[in-house]
Amino acid sequence: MQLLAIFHQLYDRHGPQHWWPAETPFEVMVGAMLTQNTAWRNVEIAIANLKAVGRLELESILAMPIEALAQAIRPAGYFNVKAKRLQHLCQFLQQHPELDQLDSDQLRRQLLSIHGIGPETADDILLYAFNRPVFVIDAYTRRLFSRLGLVEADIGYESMREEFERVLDADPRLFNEYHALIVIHAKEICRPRPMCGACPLVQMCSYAVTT
DNA sequence: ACCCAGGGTCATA
DNA sequence: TATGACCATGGG
Repeated sequence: MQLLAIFHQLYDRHGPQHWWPAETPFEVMVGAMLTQNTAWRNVEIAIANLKAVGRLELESILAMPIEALAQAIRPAGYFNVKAKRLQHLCQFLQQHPELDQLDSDQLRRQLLSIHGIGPETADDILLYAFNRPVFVIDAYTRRLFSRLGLVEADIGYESMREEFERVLDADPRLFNEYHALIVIHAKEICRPRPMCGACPLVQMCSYAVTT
């Protein structure tokens, strides 16, 4: 797999993405939960609401009544579920200071033990809040690389992550930029359905590759 | 009226 | 282990 060559193609096409779009590591974690199966545009509204209502901090989210929290994040969808998940996350963070002392594997296990945090959200947090060299796999990543014929369409999360981390240098800056580029590229070009005919990266957006 | 979006949990077989 | 139901808003 020529993963590094693909990275450079994406970088040349789209440029640096400066992820994660957040002011603090805590905001990264909140955004990672809110964006579960949800358009980022809607998450931005929810985060703006949180900042307007009570400041985006652990204590104020815990102090907020669950109903008020749910109303604030309403635009992000699944608001009842996500309100509970946010408070679970905050309780965990409050009870486990010094998380940054753990190595990446231990930290990953801790994050996965939190109700509402699955593999992708955990890896978002590891990479973008804790700056750990963890490659985030998501639907975009699977779609792009399966369409390129480099992985099976139904490849599991862990096996795909391990493959990427085995081939690439464990560089958090690389992983940060790579995942962001995959997301941007998939939104603009590697769509669920075919789009226009003229695309600078013919191979990377061809719909015919998979179907 | 569909389909999609920077997923995860839970019940069932 | 592997599906399916469920959660819910907003834009194309």
